[in-house]
Amino acid sequence: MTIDHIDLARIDLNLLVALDALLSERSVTRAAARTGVGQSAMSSSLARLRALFGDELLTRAPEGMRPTPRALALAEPVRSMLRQVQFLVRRDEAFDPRIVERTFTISLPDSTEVLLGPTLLAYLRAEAPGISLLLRTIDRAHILQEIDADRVDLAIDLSFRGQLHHKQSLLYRDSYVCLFNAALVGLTPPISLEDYLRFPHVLTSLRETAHGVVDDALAKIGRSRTLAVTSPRFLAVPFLVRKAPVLTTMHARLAHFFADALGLTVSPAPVPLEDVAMSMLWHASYDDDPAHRWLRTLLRRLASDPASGRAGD
DNA sequence: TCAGTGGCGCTCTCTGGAAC
DNA sequence: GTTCCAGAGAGCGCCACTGA
Repeated sequence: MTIDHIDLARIDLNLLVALDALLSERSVTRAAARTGVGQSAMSSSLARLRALFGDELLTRAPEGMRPTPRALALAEPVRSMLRQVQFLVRRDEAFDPRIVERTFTISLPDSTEVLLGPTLLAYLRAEAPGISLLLRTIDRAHILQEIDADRVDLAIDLSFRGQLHHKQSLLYRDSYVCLFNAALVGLTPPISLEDYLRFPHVLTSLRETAHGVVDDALAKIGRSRTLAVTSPRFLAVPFLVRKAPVLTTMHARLAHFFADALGLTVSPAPVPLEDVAMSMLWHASYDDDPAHRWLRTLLRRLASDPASGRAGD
């Protein structure tokens, strides 16, 4: 596609900055404050945007300024374009984690926080002291919204169904194992399927249903298990297992971590289960941001070899 | 309360001429 | 051909105000 320079020169690209602020704030006054101009200037920008796009873009409504379908359709392309412009002009600013001061917001489950957090923190304190982390656990239903709104830099979860402008990559793959207190259940690894089903289980589920991958696998062979507790928090599970004659099935890395810390026993799961794949998801336009590239590479390296931690593309 | 409008002033850009 | 300068005009932002 060729660029019509004469036509583009007629367009004040600052108007797109104003449009982005208006769509983010849904208020002329707040959009003006956000971009550092007066309310009337923002109102004037909105009027020019309306003329430019031939659409009202935002209309007054009881709850504030309501975007039109045309404005909603413009929101993501405009945001993406502004990000690219920003990254383009910053391209020469080399990202040096040793001196930069920045906070990365990452959404991740508590299990990944336990596995990667200590090594990541130790690495940052030693190699990138100006970088801090804001770790959040976001409801899966809202992760894409949070990424698109720039409220998180990166999301980590089991699997994502993003949109075209989202990118993802595998962080690590892990198998499932069984974890229990040998002194309470009287079992030694490897345990049989009959032993596995003889005791009630603790299920970790981020969904609201008391049904997991183990239940699916058992159903395929015509068996089922008894659930004693279903919890959305991985961190609570080993403490439940330590105090009661119950079993739980979790990621191998996590199980070995808890077994070492709390004196529990790990056994291969006597149920055929597919490996778990933990992925990272981010906004496609982050591709050009050296800081985000650095963070992704660091996380991949820490996940593949927790003893290392040397990052860089 | 907040979006929109009018008047005004300032800044920026364009244009033409002069100098090199 | 390029650079510099000055004048003119356009456009933008601010203040004050209106109206929903």
